[in-house]
Amino acid sequence: MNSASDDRRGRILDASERLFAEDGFDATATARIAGTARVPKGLIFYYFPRKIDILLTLLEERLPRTPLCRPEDVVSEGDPAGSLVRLERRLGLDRHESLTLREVIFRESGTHPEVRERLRLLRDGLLELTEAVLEKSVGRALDPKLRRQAAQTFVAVMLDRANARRFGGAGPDLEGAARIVSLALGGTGFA
Amino acid sequence: MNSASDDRRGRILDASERLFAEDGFDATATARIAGTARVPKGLIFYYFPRKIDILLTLLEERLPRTPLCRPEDVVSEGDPAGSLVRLERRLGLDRHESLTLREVIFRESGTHPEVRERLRLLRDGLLELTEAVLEKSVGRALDPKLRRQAAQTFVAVMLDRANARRFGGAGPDLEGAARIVSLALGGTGFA
Amino acid sequence: MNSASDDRRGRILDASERLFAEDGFDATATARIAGTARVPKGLIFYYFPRKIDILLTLLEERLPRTPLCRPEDVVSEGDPAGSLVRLERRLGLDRHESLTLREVIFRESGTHPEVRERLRLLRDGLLELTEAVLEKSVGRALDPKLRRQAAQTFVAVMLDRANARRFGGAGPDLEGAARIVSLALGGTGFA
Amino acid sequence: MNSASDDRRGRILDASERLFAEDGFDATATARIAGTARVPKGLIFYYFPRKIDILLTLLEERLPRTPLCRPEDVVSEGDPAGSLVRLERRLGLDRHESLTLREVIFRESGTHPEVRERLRLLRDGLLELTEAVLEKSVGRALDPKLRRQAAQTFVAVMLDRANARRFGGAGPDLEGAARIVSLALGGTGFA
DNA sequence: AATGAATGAGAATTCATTCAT
DNA sequence: CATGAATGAATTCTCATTCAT
Repeated sequence: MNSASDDRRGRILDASERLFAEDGFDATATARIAGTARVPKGLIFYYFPRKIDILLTLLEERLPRTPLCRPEDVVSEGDPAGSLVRLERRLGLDRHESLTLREVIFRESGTHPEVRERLRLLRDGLLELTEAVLEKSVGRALDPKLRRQAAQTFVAVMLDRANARRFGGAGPDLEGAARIVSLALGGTGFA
Repeated sequence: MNSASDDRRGRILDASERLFAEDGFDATATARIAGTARVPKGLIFYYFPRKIDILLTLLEERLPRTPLCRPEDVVSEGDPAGSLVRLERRLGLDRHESLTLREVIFRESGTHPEVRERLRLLRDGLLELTEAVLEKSVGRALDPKLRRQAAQTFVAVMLDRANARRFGGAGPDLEGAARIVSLALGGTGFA
Repeated sequence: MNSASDDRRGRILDASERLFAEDGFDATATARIAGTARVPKGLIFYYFPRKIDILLTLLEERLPRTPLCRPEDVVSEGDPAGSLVRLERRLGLDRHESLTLREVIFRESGTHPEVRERLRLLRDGLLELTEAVLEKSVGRALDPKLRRQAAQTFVAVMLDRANARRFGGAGPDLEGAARIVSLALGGTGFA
Repeated sequence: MNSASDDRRGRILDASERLFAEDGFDATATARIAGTARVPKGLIFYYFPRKIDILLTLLEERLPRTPLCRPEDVVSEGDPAGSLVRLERRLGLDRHESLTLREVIFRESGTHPEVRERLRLLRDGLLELTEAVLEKSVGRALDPKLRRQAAQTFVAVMLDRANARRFGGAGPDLEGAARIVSLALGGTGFA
């Protein structure tokens, strides 16, 4: 592994990730990325011909395509509410990069189609994962339609929380939403 | 009121609202606003000394501070699920401007603190309204904590939907979420 | 007439014309045009949104669309050779700008389609003019096909001369070509 | 002769020749030459320290210094017009490289003095060759001055044609010019 | 001898904002 | 009040050339 070049390319991605999340893609000048990464301006365009390629590379290389965790990592049978909360914790807290990248995705998806597509994939992955967690944690077969509705509701809450946190806002209460979903499936809130 | 100048000031705001929603605040050049509003470029800065003032004025003058609708407009007693669905319909569809401005708010709140504050106010207003709708439509006193959790969940779904629609994505199923919330409160889904 | 602004727009065109002719379109930086014209860089793009628009404007406004001279200005009946020589003199020497612009046209027509089209028009105009000069100076009706071939030959010589002069080269002898064409039409060279 | 390295050096020249002719010298990035030639970028500058050296090498090694064809290859006695047409055909069509390089010469001669000199040599060579073809095909001694004027005229037509073809333009009619020149020398057009 | 990562001096272009009239 | 010409700092991106290995 060429540590020198990897180092520099990696530093560019690190700096971009942080600056994009802090200030947004458009508001981050490539010169500032170069400064933050301590590389010459030209090197940015050696690795990433267009500025947008930095963003796309971040999404490609640093946003896990596979589910961020497996259902069995968070499921506790008979406790859907607790399982959902653990799911969100696992998704959001373990991986700093997924948080900041999600930030970027939210912000830029209106502008760049490729980013938009990525957000759709993220949502779909979360939905599938949440459905699995619900099925396993409830401990009995759920009506597929109800299960999907419950999962969509919780995914919306998770995404809205991510969105809200960007602004320093409180966002919805996670435990509360988990309780609501759990109750809707006939559960009793937290086990 | 000088109708001629008001007309032009209004046209600037109209054009800005549309362009900000379509392309984002940063990506909208003041020259383009002037062109769209059919006013000379200099006039923009006569009315709005800085570009950001256009946005702030939009939020100040065009985003309703009072709840967008009253609970009694949508509540059907004994049918919380239906009431919630009607609430969302009323909020989103009746007022085109609130939709596009909400769009702007979402996009710019990461960048501009004043806008961020506005989003918090919007969320709070929605939360309060939703709580009232739940209370009235369920037809009996709810545990305040549960009521708040249910309202937060549904508000998250509404905001996530607004967010998702920006990208052409499907977003969560509204009826499904209403059903989930309703079930959690001991209801039976739609009446 | 706003002399201040006309002055500056005109100065930009003056400087561009000279620099394009001297160094070529691509090799002339807009900053250098600005410096030569003593206007700020930004003003260039106020008047000409894209660099190529400067060139197109030059062709549009400064290259005469109408024939550069009328046949009767140069024709001496019974002396086709002398008439052709006078034609070339009139076309090339009277107007400095047509010379430098022709220079630009030659150089850029390989790269820019709009310029290419302009060159075609120039050639067509020259051809028509030369045919008229031949017809009138010979003093009798010419076979149309022969007349056209003679005109094409002489136009080629004129254009090749313009081309050759760019490089400091001698280019073809004008009087010689006029004599050849004259002889071909049954004349006797110079009257 | 190291065939491996010659191969790569040759591929660089091949690629450059094609790209220079297509897009011009300035518009051809060395990286693109390397890509087209399938050699590493650094190798270009190993063989040709400066970019201009590629062009100069092309002119040095690939543009035939000796006349491109011998008079006897195209002369048909008593048919100067036909001989001239065959001359142009032979010059232009037989050797693809001479065509593309001539293209390059035309385009770059305004900018690079060394290239300019080359064009002068080309013109001189063509002139001499054309004079010889005229002398031999007419079948009798020509007045040297007239012969030179006729040759200059036809060379101008050939070069103007090459120039015009670059732009997709028609350029002068070759047969017509050959006929004009032939008639001027007392011939009867095509035999 | 061969290479590809690295560099930095510009290139065109954008645009909020100012200001003389 | 109103305007559009004017401004210049900032932006993305290009590319010939260098050089350590």
